[in-house]
Amino acid sequence: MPTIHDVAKRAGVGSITVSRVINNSGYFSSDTRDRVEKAIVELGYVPNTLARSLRSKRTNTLALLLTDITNPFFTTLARGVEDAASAAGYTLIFCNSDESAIKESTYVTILLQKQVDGFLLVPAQSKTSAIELIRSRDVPVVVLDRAVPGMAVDVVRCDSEGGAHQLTQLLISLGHRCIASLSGPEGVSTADDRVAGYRRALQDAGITPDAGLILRGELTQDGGYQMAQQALQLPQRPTAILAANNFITIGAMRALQEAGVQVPQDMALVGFDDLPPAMVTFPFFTVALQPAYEMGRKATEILLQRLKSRSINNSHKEVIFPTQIIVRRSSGDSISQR
Amino acid sequence: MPTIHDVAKRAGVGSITVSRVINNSGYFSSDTRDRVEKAIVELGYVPNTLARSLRSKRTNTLALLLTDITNPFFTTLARGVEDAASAAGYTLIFCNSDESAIKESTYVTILLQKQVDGFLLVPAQSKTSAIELIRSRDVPVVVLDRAVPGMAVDVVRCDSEGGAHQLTQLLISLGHRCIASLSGPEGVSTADDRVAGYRRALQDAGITPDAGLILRGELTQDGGYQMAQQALQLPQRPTAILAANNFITIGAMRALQEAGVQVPQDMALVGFDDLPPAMVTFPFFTVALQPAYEMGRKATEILLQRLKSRSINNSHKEVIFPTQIIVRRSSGDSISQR
DNA sequence: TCTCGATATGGTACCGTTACCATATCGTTG
DNA sequence: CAACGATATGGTAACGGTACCATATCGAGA
Repeated sequence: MPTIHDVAKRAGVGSITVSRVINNSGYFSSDTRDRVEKAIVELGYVPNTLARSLRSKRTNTLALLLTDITNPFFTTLARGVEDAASAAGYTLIFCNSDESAIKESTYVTILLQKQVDGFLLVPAQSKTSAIELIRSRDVPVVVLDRAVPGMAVDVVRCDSEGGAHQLTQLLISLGHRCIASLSGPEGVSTADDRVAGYRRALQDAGITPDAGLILRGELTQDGGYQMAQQALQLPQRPTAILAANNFITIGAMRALQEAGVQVPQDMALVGFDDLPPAMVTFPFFTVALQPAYEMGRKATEILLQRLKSRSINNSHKEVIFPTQIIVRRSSGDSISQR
Repeated sequence: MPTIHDVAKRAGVGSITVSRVINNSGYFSSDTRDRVEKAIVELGYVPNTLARSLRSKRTNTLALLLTDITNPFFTTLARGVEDAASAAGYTLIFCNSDESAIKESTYVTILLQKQVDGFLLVPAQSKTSAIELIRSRDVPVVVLDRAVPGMAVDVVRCDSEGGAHQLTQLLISLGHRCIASLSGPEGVSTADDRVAGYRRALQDAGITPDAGLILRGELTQDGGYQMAQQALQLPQRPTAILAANNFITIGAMRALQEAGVQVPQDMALVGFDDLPPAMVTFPFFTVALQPAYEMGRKATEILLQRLKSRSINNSHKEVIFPTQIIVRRSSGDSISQR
């Protein structure tokens, strides 16, 4: 493996000059550039990033830590991050915490050891310990998708409360009065906010929210399946379901199909986030869409901004995107006609 | 950011001793260990991987270069790689070449700069230039999923020819005589092999393969959609379709649905690889299943073996897994009854 | 008692690159 | 013509670890 010194020797210049040519920094003559570039090609020289980063204290690498890498919402978000990062010359490392705070801390430690320049983090269980760990090493971090109450940190997320409010309002306007809310774990801000928006919409309409209609579980297909089964066994069966994410929607759909409950005739079903095009040949679900790609881009821009100005300590941004309600078939028609 | 020297000073030992404790190598007393570990915790010390790797010339990192990270076949394969790699204490870096030889070379260069210890590679377009680039730097590489003819390299792949042969045989046994083959780009070994298996099955049955029934396109949903539309416009419309991968199957399905062609009543449809559980609530497609997870594991084991023995030059393995035919509804019943 | 291997620890140099500082030439400007 | 900034290049010392070698003690076996 040739080093920069081998290149320098072959080109008849100092190592530092080779470094300048490679990084296109400082001064060098065009004649020198040619000789250096020739030597690089002849030797098949590839710079050693490790040494470069060790010396310059910059790895040009960002870390993206997600809670569920199989969920298309997060992969779309990841594409937004990736595009913004690579456009700025940064490499991205993905990791999947699987909604486990322990895995999350483990990854944060590994990534700190790798000296990543910055973090984009969807906090597992909305815990703050990982963020504090990162902060203690003065590494910039932007939190994605979820709020972290009482912490001065940049956050890019969506208006979950508002989205749930609108979806619930829609169901109410269609005549539904008994609506189940299938949400994620308590403590996860998106799950909490979606329940809150649901509650507010009911209260606005003068309906007292029945605690039994509010179910909490995992943000997975299995979670949705189980919660929907529970909902079907309630003394008063709901006429509509609000699912807190796409996987819960799918799981609920499966449970309903197995129980012979038709959507939307027997049960309206609305949720958050689409499934990717490859999985949905025929769009069916009424959803509150979150601009995942844009969220990823925006968060990365903020992080890169922090990196450039090295201003970690001062004021922090919270960017909240609105959700977009897409009405499709699964919400059904007005049930007052029944 | 405290360094190993800060830890050493605080613990009252030499840096080298701290290194020994951290890596649990060489000799040190239990008393020393305690003092060092205490100092590490007090300072919040995190070792710098860059410096470690620069000196030791090992990064404990493997690279996995795929052609389509959105395809569940490859993500399942990636999980197999990830599990095997992390069990052996290696970190994994994923990259997506998007079936572009240029992106592939770009990533290989970046990954070489990052000094990865080894490569797992699905060659884009089955090109060999990237493999040669890796080889020229004496970095071990295992090729996945696709054959690279005339190159002495470890390969882990599936018996595509055999799988296609069996699927075609199945269709023939159901009475089909006019079968379309929708495959991937020419030059991609899996796509070529699947056409070859299809051809052989027809010849075995005494059917002369009609060149017009053999369509080639992208290994994507769009590719499948377009090829299926072409197939429907052939002078003699086929009664069955063999799709070369899962995305082609989905795309073809969409084209058939739009054209009002019922599967399996009007058209049998079989393919390769499942969609992931989250997308397939009701399994429908008859497929040749490739053991993606096992393939990833096996390839990683071979790579780790090479890393341990540092024997790159000598004999190379080619591991070929069989496909498993899963008969479901999309292949339909025997059409001789019609 | 002497030797030797196991145990325990440290010093020094080096991995490959770049930050920082130094040096030198040359054209321009007052 | 002196002074100065732009251009061009190099030397040296890090960055934070570990490889390699050296040293020292101690108990066991010859």
